[in-house]
Amino acid sequence: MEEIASLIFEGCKLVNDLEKTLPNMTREPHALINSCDHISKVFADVRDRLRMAVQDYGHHDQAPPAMEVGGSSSVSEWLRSSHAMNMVVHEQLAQHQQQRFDQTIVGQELGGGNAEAMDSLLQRTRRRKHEADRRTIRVAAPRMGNTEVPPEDGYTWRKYGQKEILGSRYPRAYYRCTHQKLYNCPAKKQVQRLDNDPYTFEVTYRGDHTCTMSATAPSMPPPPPPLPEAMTTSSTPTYLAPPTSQSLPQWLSIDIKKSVEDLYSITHPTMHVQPFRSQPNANEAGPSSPRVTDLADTMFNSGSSSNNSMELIFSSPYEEKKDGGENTN
DNA sequence: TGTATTTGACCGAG
DNA sequence: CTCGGTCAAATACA
Repeated sequence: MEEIASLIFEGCKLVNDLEKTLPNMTREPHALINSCDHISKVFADVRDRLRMAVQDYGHHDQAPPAMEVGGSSSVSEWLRSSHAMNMVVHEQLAQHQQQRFDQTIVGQELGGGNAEAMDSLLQRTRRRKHEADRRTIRVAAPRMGNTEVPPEDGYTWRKYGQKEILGSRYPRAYYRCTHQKLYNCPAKKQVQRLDNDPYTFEVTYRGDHTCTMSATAPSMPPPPPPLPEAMTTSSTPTYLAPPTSQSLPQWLSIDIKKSVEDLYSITHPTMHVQPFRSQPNANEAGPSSPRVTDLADTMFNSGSSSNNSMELIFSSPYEEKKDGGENTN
């Protein structure tokens, strides 16, 4: 297990290095390719070792019932149990993005220059109460087929409104949990395409699903969606960086020490890990959390589906960008 | 016929 | 007064 942990650290370090040298490497595509190859090999190695470890664990006497031994969902379950990891992600990204927001993001959104508009936008973002319980993530829209559908996140939602938002090209859609009445579930989400990247949805979650607290609740998330759409995951009370390559390191710079500690629990059945859905503190394991696990699924399952998963993660939203023709009503 | 979506009207925080 | 968020009637769909 120590080997896996150190491999993960190594991979993250490589990514960090790449992140730092990326501006210079654009002139050296071959070095970039080599670097990417190296990183993907390291993580592929991690994946293989992890699978073996999980299989070993599956042969122990007391596998958790929900754990699918040897399958991709094992890793998923493990990561979902890594409550601490989600908390770390939330904390770090919230800080990171909050810093960025006031300084740069608004200017970029407005194309820069318009100080008045910037002020008014800032005012508006400060406006509403209960901003603290909002969690914003960005997910990639499907690039083939129906790109209009909002990203699947494992919950069932009912649309109850759509609104044109000042300064945004695309309308914002409002959803609430399908089981709002049945389970008095207060969970809501807002979905909006990014102005400068129609292939990316910004999804803001508000409230927590109470309908998942019961084992019989109908909105227990189905298995992960067929197309991994995770791009970035974050928690922020206000806004996120535009989908430039700069947003990538936000999740790469995760402090994984705690999650590596959790990793040991796989081989230590006495340290029984809680399925993340049953965490009593639903605030921290909110609906944005599954994105972390989906991202990890994507990374760790890259072997079986050729090379597309790293590609999905690293692909620039501006690639093969074409006018989606999204009408704004 | 039941359920989901659309959309104009309304509410209320700021 | 503005504008984001929600309501609810009308409409679409299975």
